[in-house]
Amino acid sequence: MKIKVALADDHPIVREGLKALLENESDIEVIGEANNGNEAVELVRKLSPNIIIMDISMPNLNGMEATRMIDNESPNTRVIALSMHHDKRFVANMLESGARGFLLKDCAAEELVEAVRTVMNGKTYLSKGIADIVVTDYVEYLKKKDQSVFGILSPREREVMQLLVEGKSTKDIASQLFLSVKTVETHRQQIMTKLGTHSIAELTKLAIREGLTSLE
Amino acid sequence: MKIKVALADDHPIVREGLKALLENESDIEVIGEANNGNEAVELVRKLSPNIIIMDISMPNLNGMEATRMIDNESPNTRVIALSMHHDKRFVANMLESGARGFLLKDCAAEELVEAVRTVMNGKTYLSKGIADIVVTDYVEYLKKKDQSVFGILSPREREVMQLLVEGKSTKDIASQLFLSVKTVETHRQQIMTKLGTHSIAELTKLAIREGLTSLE
DNA sequence: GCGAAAATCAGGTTTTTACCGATACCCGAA
DNA sequence: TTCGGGTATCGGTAAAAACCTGATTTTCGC
Repeated sequence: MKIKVALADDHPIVREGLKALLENESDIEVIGEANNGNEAVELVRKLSPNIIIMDISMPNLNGMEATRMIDNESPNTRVIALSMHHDKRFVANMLESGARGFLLKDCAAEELVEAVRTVMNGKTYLSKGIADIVVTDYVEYLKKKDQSVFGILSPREREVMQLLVEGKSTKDIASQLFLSVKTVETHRQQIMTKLGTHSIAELTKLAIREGLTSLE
Repeated sequence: MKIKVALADDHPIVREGLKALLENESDIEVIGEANNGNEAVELVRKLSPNIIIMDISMPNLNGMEATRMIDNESPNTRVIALSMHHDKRFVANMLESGARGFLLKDCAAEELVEAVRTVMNGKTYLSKGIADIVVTDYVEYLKKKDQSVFGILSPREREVMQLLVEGKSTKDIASQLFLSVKTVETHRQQIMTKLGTHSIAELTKLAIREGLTSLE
């Protein structure tokens, strides 16, 4: 029985690369790919992979939220986070969201396979250089986590913020989330208040700093 | 005689993925890898590959500069640009720098191989969706010789844009520049039109990419 | 000097935002 | 169990901003 792996990354070529690397291994098969967080959640529901490798920053629904959802509703699928940055906030958030592994895109490719097998065995895999961060900083970080956007904002607010900083209008967001424009406005005001920002420009920069969105 | 290919990308795992994909092909071999622009130039000097696949954004020396240097000093090596963005400015810059191909990371993986063979044969390869941009926009674009926002926008527009992406409101900007709100509005519309953006969030990201503003 | 682009602003309309309030839900503490 | 707080949802209204059109003056290259 091969290990069933799914991939979630918004860059097809990255996915293909990962797929190529994984399928060199006789005990691993890639059974599905997702382009964004929403697709990832969908994919897991349908295919129940053993492992999903999840990029942190994706459009639509980011990796952290997707991980949270998957961890809640699909206990048989384990998430390995894939990140460009070794920023401790990412590590903390992904682990808190339920990720069982954390890989840096910087890392050697063999680590990928090792991570899949380790997590499959029920253990946690951390990329080289990540372990340090966790042991030294994680506990302390959790205490202050409420200073971070991710702690301050509610899930719904994070969702709205994600779309806001992707350039969507209030109306767009409302229809995408099946909400009234008013509700989205309220969320936005709440977000602005909580984060102390007063413009979309500031909000966007903050989101970029926090890794919530990319520069596209 | 195999096609000798070198890879330049600052993410080892991306390189490994590309390598895996390329080495599936019997007529292609990957003879070297570089982590940044400087290494890429060095690598080309030493190994004289037929093709180098070059990520646009790399630390140390970016892909455009590296391409320019390689194109100047190593006529036997041809550059294929690899970009996450299909922004026409990137395309224009890379082609002007001497790239013979332009690949989107978004694109299908087979395109990679196709691009290598095409460029090896002395032709130019453009990723799907890039060709359109080039034929429709490039000529007109070159006339304006505006390689960046700094060229496209008038001085006053740049000034307004700067303040916009710093989070200032239209009214703030008007009073700071001793202008009517109406004037500022006009400038902003002009900016949006010229840059093809439709939201402050997009504008902000663009400004960050162009170095017009910092993340604070 | 001519013409094009830049810079400035107005009027009128439509859209969006800000600010206020309201309801309902859930959850944890008293 | 009640109560409060946070969350999520939406409405009304007045103000602000955006949008469209058009117009004037200045500037500047050819």
